Amino acid sequence: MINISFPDGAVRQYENGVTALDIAKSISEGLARKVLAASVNGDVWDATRPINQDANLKLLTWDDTDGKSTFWHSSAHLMAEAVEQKFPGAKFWVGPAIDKGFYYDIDLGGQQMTEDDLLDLEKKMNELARQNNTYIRKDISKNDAVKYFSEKGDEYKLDLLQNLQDGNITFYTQGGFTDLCRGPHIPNTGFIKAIKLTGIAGAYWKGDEKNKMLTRVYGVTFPNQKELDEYLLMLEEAKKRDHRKLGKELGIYTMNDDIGAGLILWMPNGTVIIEELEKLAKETELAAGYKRVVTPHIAKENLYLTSGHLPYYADSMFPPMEMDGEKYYLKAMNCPHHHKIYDAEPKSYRDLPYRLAEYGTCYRYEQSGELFGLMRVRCLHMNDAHIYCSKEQFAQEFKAVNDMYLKYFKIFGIEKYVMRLSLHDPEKLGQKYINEPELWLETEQLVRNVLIETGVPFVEVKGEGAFYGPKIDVQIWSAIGREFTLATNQVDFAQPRNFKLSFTNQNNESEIPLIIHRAPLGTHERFIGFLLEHYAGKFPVWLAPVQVKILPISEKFAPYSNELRSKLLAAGIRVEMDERNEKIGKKIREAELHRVPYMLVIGEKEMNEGKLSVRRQGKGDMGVQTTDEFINMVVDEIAQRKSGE
RNA sequence: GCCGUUGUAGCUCAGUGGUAGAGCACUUCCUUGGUAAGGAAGAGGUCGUGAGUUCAAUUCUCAUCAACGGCUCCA
Repeated sequence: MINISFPDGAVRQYENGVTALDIAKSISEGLARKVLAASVNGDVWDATRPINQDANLKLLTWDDTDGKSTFWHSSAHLMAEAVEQKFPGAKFWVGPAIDKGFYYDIDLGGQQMTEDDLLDLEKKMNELARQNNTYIRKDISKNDAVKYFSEKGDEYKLDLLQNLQDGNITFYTQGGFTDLCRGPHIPNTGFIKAIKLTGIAGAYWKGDEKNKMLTRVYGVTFPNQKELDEYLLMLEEAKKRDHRKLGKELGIYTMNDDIGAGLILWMPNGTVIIEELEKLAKETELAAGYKRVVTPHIAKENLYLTSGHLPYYADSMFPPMEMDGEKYYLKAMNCPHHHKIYDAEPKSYRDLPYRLAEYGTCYRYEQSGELFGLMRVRCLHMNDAHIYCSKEQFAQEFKAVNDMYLKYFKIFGIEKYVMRLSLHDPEKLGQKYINEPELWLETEQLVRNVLIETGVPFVEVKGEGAFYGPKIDVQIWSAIGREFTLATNQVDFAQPRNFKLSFTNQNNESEIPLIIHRAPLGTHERFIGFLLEHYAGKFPVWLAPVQVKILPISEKFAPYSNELRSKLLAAGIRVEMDERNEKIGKKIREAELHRVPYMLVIGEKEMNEGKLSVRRQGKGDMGVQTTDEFINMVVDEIAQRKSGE
């Protein structure tokens, strides 16, 4: 007999070799029908795998993350079985569970799979699932495994086997499909009730663009149809919040083939938002001791040789223009220009921290396949600033920048983000990162300390640093789930040396400053793209392109409405009037769809009483106010940058 | 850049080897209407661009550009 301990602390005795599924059955049949896998002493196991010693056991169901990923991983095997039937000779690389679903990377050996095949594959998967085939685990020696895949001619699994230890290798078989796999898997395919293959894409083998491109099929499955339907509905809803859709509907921005890919044309409504953001940034930076500068969009080659951009990031820059035998580049970053401003006059320790801010325009040659609405573009406007400070001042300055982030996030109600400490990858020193191993470690520790002091939760990720130093990135997710860096706060120990920047310290010695690059509001492009999705187009009043729309019931009230408009304009409110010969219901509908925060319905009653009827977007009729009451309310809401909720 | 899909009116989309349609938007007229679509008429497209096949191409082929879903990349 062995002792099984449950999460609630209970300990029960079972026969040696009992399975998690047996245990579930001993508790209740209902539970047994839900068990997908089990956590045994912290490892996730098949629910059907015998337990031969005392163990802490947690039964895993659909409600557990590990239960879900087991379910999805097993679904990937089911899909592979269907693919193998439809595309004989297909070879399989890896098929993991992902955040929402699973994929499998497949070499179809010259056969072509199109989106039309997905329905077919789904049908096959459903048939196979209904056969209730069990997932059978089998230990196998490395020799036998190699033999099996050699005969199959599957170089991908052979490649995987190379890195596996003999005695540690398992095969899983369900129905007619056998795969090299460490598991675990759900008991049988019958658990998979609802299947949707969501996409087909190319994916480089081992993620390396020099390798062959495999076919990746994405899918998601559920234990019942209802959850699949809900998931699909959620995707539909997310698409409605997509900034590309809202940006068009609300007249925020447009793009044009004659201008170029990734080059944004900001329309009047979008420009209003830009200007409000800049106003906020300028106020905030002025108060925090920043000085504003303006620099050109281009510079000569030598500048970027000095900065290190050309050696490390030439691929991401537009190719140079030749003028009078000189090469000029569009700037990909503002920093080198700012360094030259720093260096234009000698600096003493009394000048530090020296903070230069600019909403700088940068051009980056992003690969065509990477462009994405406002989130990834080739011309961007950065909320940029560079802080030149001494080593002693660094921690305080870096923390002040972090505090500025948090202040902004509060204004915008940004709560769903992850702070990421982005470090260098020692293996890529000299290629992707400047070759200063000790400086890297030293500054990374400085940044880590600041984060710990601030008390903001963060994750550390190797290989995400800038080429000149470590950084803190704020990661957010777009409506359709893609991850982006919204804001960034970086340390730079390379460029001060490259540019021979210096200041005279208290001892009359020349010292090299540290530089902090920071962009708490990221770029206009990405930030406004984010805000569109964050607010689902319903901007708070201070950001709304049109803050108030006057809706006269009929033409008879145009003169009074015009008077009103003048008063609101004089109060600095962005107001428009819908003078069309339409019914009030239609005017309201359109103002609602354009997410205008306040609608003023003006008719006989309002004109006679000298008042106005207020309607709040999304909330409906708010009743009658005097003009002064309304103006004061709106002006106050704007001044305080209220979130509107 | 790579794999795949798509490109028809301002928007959303239908359609065809014999030079195109719907709804909404737009314009005009009627209506002057009280909190999410009043009615009628009209205007609007060389079917992304270029080349090829054909008597004939928006439709078939190729190239190119762009967008979309991924991969790679992301200072």
